[in-house]
This record gives sequence, structure tokens and C-alpha cells, in this order.
Amino acid sequence: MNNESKGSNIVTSTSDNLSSNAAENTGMATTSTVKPALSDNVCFALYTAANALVRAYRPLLEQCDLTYPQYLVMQALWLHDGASLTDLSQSTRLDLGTLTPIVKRLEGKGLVARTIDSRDERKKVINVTLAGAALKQDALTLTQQLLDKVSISGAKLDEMRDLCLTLTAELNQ
Amino acid sequence: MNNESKGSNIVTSTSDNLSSNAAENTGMATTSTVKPALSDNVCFALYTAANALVRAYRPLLEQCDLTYPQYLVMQALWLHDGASLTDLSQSTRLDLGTLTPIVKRLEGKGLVARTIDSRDERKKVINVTLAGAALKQDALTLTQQLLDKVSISGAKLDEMRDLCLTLTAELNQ
DNA sequence: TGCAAATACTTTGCGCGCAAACTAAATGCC
DNA sequence: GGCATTTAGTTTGCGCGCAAAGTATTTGCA
Repeated sequence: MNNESKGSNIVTSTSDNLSSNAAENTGMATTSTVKPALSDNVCFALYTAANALVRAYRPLLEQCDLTYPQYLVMQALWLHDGASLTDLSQSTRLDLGTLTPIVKRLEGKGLVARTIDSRDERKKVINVTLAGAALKQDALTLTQQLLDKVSISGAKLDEMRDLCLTLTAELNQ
Repeated sequence: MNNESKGSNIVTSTSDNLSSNAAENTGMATTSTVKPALSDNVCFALYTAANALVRAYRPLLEQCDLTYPQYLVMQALWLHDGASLTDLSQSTRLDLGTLTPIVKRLEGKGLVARTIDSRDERKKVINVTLAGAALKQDALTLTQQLLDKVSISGAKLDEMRDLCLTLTAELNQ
């Protein structure tokens, strides 16, 4: 709990040019002539980057006829075939209510099979089909293809990933 | 275009700790004992963090009866009242097709008014109403409230914001 | 053994996010 | 002035993301 940030990342809250208080949370250039913008805010930046990411993936994933969340689920299954929906929910951090229709669509495309766990009939076992496995080699190069277009260094990306993971963990209480 | 990263952030296909090249995609930890996880991947981390963010905002924004995207639009308008939809689309980085219904909902809640620009009748001018302006002071503390729960330093948040903005800019070609 | 509570998943409803197709007003240009 | 082109916004369709409510199976325990 120590955000003694400059505040620029915090609120943007202030009036247009100089703004008053801005102060509470924001040392922000009370004298500055620069207009504050939404992009001063981490939350906005994060939200926007995630949207940009999914948008950038779209044309690449189109070749595999996958959406980004579907791709996430396939990745999870390639790492751990035979997972239950609850397992998948944990590894992908997607809600069960989100996951059910995604997995059904993947089944519709013939990439996975859903069977009932005979030990516990509440559970469904999700298995990658041959067609699903065949996608793996090509599909796993997509992330690399995408990141190759970006001039951010690997170290910075690692740092970004770690910050994102920390943030996620803390926001989930 | 220089990602000489360890690769761990790239594909996930690699092992966790050292992992060879993993690179191509999936040299898959044949020697490692640590399982690779989706969370090794920046893209996943970013996507998940953005979802966590919106989820964390939800209970706070509920008091204002706003969703996160609606909040973004209100912030944009508080900074620049009287913007057109296209202006808003640029500042919030939301698609026009996304924005139209959001602004209509805000109008339905009485927070903004939509009028036709008399100079150019294709344009709509979006103005914050009194009720919309009344929300400003309280609503702008929400981001601070949220970030107060997080133990990431202000400097790290600033860094994260900048990385996100850079990534967004580069992914948009 | 019986039955409440927990667990696993499904369904519904709503609001995005965005591509694609559409309408209407303004602009460019011959 | 007339007409193609561009620009501004709307609409439609689909797939999430998730809260909330519902169903079915299993577990816990009196």
C-alpha cells in the first residue's frame, strides 16, 4: 500500500489545464500547461493494451479459426490435456460461465472432446482431439509472431508480465 | 523488433526456469521439472490483469451506477466536455460501434446529453449534464481507492502504464 | 441411512468490443 | 450544379466476461 506515485497514473482528475487540487493524489504538475489525458491513468492504459492485444491477435488467429479466449483454452489443454472445466477455469482464470460456451464451441469445431468423468459424474473431462493437437505447432508460434512486431525488449516484457501477475493477484484480494 | 527475451514471456511453451530456446514454440521442457503455465506469457498476464481490473472496479462503480467503459467515457467528457463521438472514440480508444450504445446508456441515465452539431449535422455533440458533473468529484477518487489496495509502488505503476501505452501504440501498427 | 451442504457445471441476461453493412450529411471535383 | 467520395454515426451479429439463478451429483455428518 504505498503509492507515492506522481499521481499522474492515478486519476487524471483534475481540471483541464492546471487544476486545482489534483493535489490529493497527484503531485501532478499543477503548473503544467499540458492537458491531462485518459492515458495518464494506469487502468486505462492496461485496459486499452489488452484490447489492442486481442485485436492484434485476431488476424493471426483467424488462420486457426480461433478467438483469443479459445486460444487460451487450447493452450491450457496443450499443457494439461484431460483437465476438467474447473481445472481450466483455474489455469485460464476464466469464469465457469464463460468457459462452458467456449469449450462447447471448441467441441463444435472438433478440436476438443467433452466426456463425463466416470469417477465423479459432475465433472467433465476435456480432451484435445487429433485435430486439436495438430493445431499446436503452428498456433504456438503466433505469440512470437505478434511480439516480433513490437520493439519492447524481452526483459521489459518479462517485467510487464510480472507486474501484471502481481496486480492480478492483489486485485483478487 | 528486438526480443531477445528469455522466451519465457513469449510462448509459455517453454519450461519455466531455464528452458532452452523453447523458442520455436514448444521445445517443451523435456528436462525441466517445473511445469510451464499460461502465466509465463505476457499476453495472458495482460489479458488477465485487465479482466481483474474491470472486476475490481465493478463494486466501486456500482455506487455510481456505471460500468468501467461508461466510466472511461465520463472521464473523457469531464476532461473535454462537448466532444463529438469521433473525438470520444479517439480519446477513449473505443470503437464507434462500441461507443454509440454506451453514450446512449449514459444519456438514458441522465448523465450526458446528445445534440446534433448545427455546423455539421453528421456530428453529435455530447455534453455532461448537471447530474453527470455531480458525479465527477466522487467518481474520480475511485481509481485511487482501487490502487490503494495494491502494494505496487507508484513508480512501478507509472512504468507499467508507459509499457502498456507503448505496446498499444505498436500493436496498432 | 437420510438429508443438508458443498461442488461441478449450465443457463440467462446484460454490457461490452468489434467487424461489416448501412444511412445520411458534407466535401471534392469536373 | 451534379455526382462520386469521404466522413460521422448507427445497426446487426457474434463471442466473450461475469453475476445470478438453476440443475445434478457428491460429500459430510447427525
